[in-house]
Amino acid sequence: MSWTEERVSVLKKLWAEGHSASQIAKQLGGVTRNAVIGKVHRLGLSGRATPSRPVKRPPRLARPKPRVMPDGSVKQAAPAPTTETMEPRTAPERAPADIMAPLPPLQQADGEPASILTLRDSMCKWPIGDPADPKFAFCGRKADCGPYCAEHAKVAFQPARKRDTRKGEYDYVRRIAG
DNA sequence: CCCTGATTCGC
DNA sequence: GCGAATCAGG
Repeated sequence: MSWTEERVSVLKKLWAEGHSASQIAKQLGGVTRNAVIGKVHRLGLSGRATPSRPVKRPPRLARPKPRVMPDGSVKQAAPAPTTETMEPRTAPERAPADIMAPLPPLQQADGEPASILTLRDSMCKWPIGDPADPKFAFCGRKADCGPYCAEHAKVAFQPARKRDTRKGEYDYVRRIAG
């Protein structure tokens, strides 16, 4: 995708409304949040009303890590001749009471069927429905110790054989735990 | 771990 | 100009 005037105007609007870069990226589609942030900076409209995060950092120097190029070659970053020209910072320290930070939209909670876009690592990835179906979704409940929730884990990981020692284990636990 | 924006730099 | 990789932080 490219930054058409249409998409740029949407970006500007959503950014002005206080949406995060990732949210804007999802809404636009075809771009990552990095792309959105990059475009925001290029447009010069970064730095919204900072709610409570001054985020003052000294400028980072050259990236020290080597980079892997698409053809497989590895490039090392230049040693960066330590040109530390630190300018004396004078913080604006402005906090107008009439500028209110917009509330961030609610994130999707766990426990509801998740689409491929909203499915997170901590969610149960048990498929629900036909993958070809537009309504296809994943379980989305809390996944514990694996890719599935406790319920679906039982179905996914069938025990190889029946265990006939349950009563014995139960009695053992009774004896130990009281 | 989830998220946020900021920055650098090869393309 | 673009955006992935990375950083720094909540």
